[in-house]
Amino acid sequence: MSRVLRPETFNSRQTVRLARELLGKTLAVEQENGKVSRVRITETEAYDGPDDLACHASKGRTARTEVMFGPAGRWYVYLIYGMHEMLNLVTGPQDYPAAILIRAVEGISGPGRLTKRLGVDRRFNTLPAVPENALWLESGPSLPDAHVEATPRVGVGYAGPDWSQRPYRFVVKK
DNA sequence: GGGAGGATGGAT
DNA sequence: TCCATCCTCCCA
Repeated sequence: MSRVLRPETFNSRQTVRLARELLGKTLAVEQENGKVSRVRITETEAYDGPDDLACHASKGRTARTEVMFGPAGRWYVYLIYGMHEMLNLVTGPQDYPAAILIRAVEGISGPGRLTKRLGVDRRFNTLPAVPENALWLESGPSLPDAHVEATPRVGVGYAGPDWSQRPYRFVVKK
């Protein structure tokens, strides 16, 4: 039986490390009918702080990014390209804006597809990741480095050569 | 109030 | 390579 990962698990300032460690953990969703779906996280990206030009919060504190400045372990869900909901977990201490984008889980490739398949949308935005909110995380095996690939993040070329090239994306090797 | 552009994905 | 589709944010 998996243990629930409490929100405070993610208040470390080392968001990049947390993104790496989230691989292999379980994302759990309770559907409307009470059934719980559990999927293994296979791809993540770190968005780390006010200096990270790919991080939404680097453009300042706004209504949308406010949640990233709050306590760790809350969901940041936003709409991109007018149609895809992106699921992120807020990390870091209070007032340090950072988050981890959950890009894929086992059997579902792509951040837009996974939210659609699991029924995750902006209703979850700002909610703490706990079972009472029907969307939470559970522990799983730690993956050895040999099973993990680090690459630059997807679709953030606008962030400039430094930030767009950093190996902040983590993928479980097949 | 207007307009540009986006942490995607599916079709062409 | 194109583009659907709409929210966010900046500018006026």
